[in-house]
Amino acid sequence: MPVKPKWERLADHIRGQIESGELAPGDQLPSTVQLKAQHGVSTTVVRQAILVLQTQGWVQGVHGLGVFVADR
Amino acid sequence: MPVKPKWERLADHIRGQIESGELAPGDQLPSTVQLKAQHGVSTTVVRQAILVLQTQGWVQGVHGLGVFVADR
Amino acid sequence: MPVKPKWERLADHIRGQIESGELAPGDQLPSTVQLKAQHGVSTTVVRQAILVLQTQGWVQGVHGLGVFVADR
Amino acid sequence: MPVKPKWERLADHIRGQIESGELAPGDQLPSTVQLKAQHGVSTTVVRQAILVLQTQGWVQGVHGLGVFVADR
DNA sequence: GTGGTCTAGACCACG
DNA sequence: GTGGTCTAGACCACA
Repeated sequence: MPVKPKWERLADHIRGQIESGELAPGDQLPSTVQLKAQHGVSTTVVRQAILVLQTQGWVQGVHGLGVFVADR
Repeated sequence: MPVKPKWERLADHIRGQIESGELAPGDQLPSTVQLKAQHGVSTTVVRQAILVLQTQGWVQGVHGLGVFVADR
Repeated sequence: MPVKPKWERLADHIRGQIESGELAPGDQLPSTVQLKAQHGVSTTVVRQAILVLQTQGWVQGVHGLGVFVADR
Repeated sequence: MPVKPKWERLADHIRGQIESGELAPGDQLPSTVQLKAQHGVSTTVVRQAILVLQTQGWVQGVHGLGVFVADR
């Protein structure tokens, strides 16, 4: 029985936080290290989740600073 | 008529803040850039003031972080 | 698709200015602060770019004075 | 009295380990995280040390794997 | 007021 | 979980 990959569930989780307003445009997401610890996943899972959210325009990564919720 | 050099007056000023408790042990001093602006002096003056306070044991510079009031 | 690092692009830019004669031997490069502002990058990127140009012999940094185009 | 920069002392240390045979060609160096912890320095210092050793041909970094002592 | 060193900690690319 | 890039901003050494 197929299960959603971990990165997809993590992406869904963060997307939900944005849609609910828990994370507002301009807010900084927890760092990748924090997300790893909070969700008990690996770097790759976090990166993949962030990546899809970036390509979908939900968040934007700024090198050396962090990942931020995009203005829409 | 001889006047105290600027760096000595600045050092006196900071030492006074420490002695009065305005700056407590472990507190971070304003950055060199801030001290320059606040007192209208050059880099050299600030550095010289910090230098004498360091050699006298009042403060301690930590590379990349800042200058801190020493424990006594 | 591979992207060149910022420091490499900056180094290429400066090297190009030297090869084109826009910057002649003995000329002073813009200061690190100016380069940061002009290219919208951080200290590290500028330093890294200057560093490789120094090791390749294109420029020479003189402490307290500036960075200069080397004689070749 | 001139003090060597931290990155240079670290580079010297590693180069010494290679010359003494403590680190043989093909051996993997400690990870950057370990080097940071072992020597109590920041990322920049470790990277700078590795960088010069790479440019001098002592070691070779392989992305995603580690840094290895080069064959000579 | 310049170049040089350094910290803390972030994201990015790769295996 | 590694190496590599990057930010912001600090002190240090020199002229």
